[in-house]
Amino acid sequence: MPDLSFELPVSQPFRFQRCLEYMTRSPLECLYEVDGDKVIRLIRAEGAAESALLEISCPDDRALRVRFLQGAPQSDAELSRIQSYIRDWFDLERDLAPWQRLAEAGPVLGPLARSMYGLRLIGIPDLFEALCWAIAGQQVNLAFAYKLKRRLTEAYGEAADREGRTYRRFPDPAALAGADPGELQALQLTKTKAAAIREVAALMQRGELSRAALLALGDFDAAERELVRVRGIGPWTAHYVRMRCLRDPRAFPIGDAGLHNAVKAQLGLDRKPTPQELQSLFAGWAGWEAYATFYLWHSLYELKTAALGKDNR
DNA sequence: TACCAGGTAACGT
DNA sequence: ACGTTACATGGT
Repeated sequence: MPDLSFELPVSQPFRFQRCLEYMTRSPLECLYEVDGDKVIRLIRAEGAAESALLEISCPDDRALRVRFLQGAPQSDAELSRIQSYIRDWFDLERDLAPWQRLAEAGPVLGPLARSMYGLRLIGIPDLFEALCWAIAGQQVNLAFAYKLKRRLTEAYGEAADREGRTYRRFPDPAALAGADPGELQALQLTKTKAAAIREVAALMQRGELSRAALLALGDFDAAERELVRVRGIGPWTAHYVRMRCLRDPRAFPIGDAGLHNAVKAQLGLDRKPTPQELQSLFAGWAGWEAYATFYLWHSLYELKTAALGKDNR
C-alpha cells in the first residue's frame, strides 16, 4: 500500500505530548493505543464502507501528521470526514490563546495552565460513543467506567489486527439498538444504563438523534434540552456531551464529583465546594468553562500519579 | 460495613 | 421551580 498521509496544522498553544499524557491516563483504554510519541486508532468515516487504521504523530507541535496504516479513503469526501474527525478529536480549530491568558492570570488555574500548557480538550467526536461513555460513567469510578466501555466494545465493536495487535472501534448504534437487555446487564451495566444505551442506540439508528442535528440547532442549550428528553440522560450527561462531543466551550457539568474533588484540592478546602462557590469561581473563566473543567479534571489525575510516584520511591 | 464514585428519576412541597 | 429520597453496583 502506498504511504498515504496528510497533515493538519494547529496554532499555538499546542503540545502533542501533553495531549498524549492525558490520553494515557487509563491503562484500560481500549479505543486507541498510545505508543511513545504517536497514537493509533481505528476510525470509520461516516458513510464509509470500511474502517481505516490511522497513526497520528506530531514531530514539531505545528501540524499533526496522519498516516493510513490500513484502509484508505475511497473519496475526497471520505478523506475530508476523517480530517474533520481528527481536528475535532484534538480540538485543533480552537484558538487557545485567550484561554491561556485568562487561566494564567488567576491564582487557581495559573499553575495548572502553565504546567499543562498546550493541552487541548480531547474530544469524543462520535456522538454515540460520547453518550455511551457518559452513561457508563454515571455514578461510578473511572476505572469501572473503562471496564464497561471495554466490555461493550469487545462484545459489539469492530476489530482490526495489525502486527499482532488488535484495534477496536466503539460499536455502531445498530449493534446496540437490538442488543438483548440481559446481555447488557451481564456486562455489569445497571438496568437503567442498559435501557438508556439501548434507547440512544435506537434513536440514532432511526435517525432521530444525531450530532449533526444537535449542532444544527445552533444553540447548545437547545441541544441539551433534546438530550435530556431521553430517559437516563440528565444534566450531567448532557453537559458532558456538550463539552466533549458538541465542543461547547461553555459546557459546565457543575454537579460532577471529580470537579468537586479537584476544586477542593486546588483551593485546599476541607470539604467539597458549594454550588455557589463553584459558580463564583467559574465566573472568572466565563466562556471557557469546559476548558477549566477539563484542566481541573486532569489536575486530579496528576495529583494521583504524583502520589503514586512518591509511594514507588 | 459504610461510604464514595466524572448521576438520574420520582416524588414531595 | 426547588429540595429530598430511592436506586444501582463495583471499588476501597
